Amino acid sequence: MEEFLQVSGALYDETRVKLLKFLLTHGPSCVCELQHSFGMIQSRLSRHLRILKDAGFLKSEKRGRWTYYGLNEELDSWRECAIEAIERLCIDLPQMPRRCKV
Amino acid sequence: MEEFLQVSGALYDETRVKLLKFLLTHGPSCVCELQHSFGMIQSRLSRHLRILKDAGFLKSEKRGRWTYYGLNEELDSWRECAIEAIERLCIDLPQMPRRCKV
DNA sequence: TCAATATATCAAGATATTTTGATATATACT
DNA sequence: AGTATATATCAAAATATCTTGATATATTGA
Repeated sequence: MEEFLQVSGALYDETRVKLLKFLLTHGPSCVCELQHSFGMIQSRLSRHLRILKDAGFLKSEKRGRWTYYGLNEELDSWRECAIEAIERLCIDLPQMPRRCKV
Repeated sequence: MEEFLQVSGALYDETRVKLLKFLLTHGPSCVCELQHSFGMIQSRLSRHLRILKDAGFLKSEKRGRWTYYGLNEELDSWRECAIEAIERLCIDLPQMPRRCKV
């Protein structure tokens, strides 16, 4: 039950659904790319990414000073269905990710 | 997007997940049966049933002074997956529904 | 018609979640 | 070492949701 609610809760936020859609569309991105694309302050973004990761939707990889977040490939059927439903949503995504300062 | 969030939100509550599981297991029930089974005050129950109905999971039918709530048969794949995930959950359900006063 | 039961809805208080701003840590470049 | 960038986390304010108790409406039977 706890896990089910964690998954539902992760999906019950427009920002997080948009983040999933973005990562689904553009592939793994580092936090600062997302920050620029979404025009969102860093702490807010970081928090939402953690919630999505904790709920099993994302995995993260640290490379140098960047952390890349991308869709977790191994999703169970409930999470997989959610992702498919998000794929079907027609929503405006922010522009393509911009580069961070070197 | 709005609809997606409505579905996610409906699923993001332990009481509502238990209600879905109960109705899934025992079939359609009237509000006062659920009220007795769950030992929940009526206004609270009524509210959760409305949220589940508005999100498309339940349908209701009024018969005399009773309103019966039951699983909506026509679910899209996203809602259907959610129901299947709830079917898989191992949770303690309240006892069988009791009769209401005639 | 009156009383009792079933249900829905509202307002207010209790809880939970989100956002923001501040701070902390790590990496990389000079 | 010193500075700047990238990221995470915390506390407090802002916002949303849930619970409760009160009230309203409808149905049934005396």
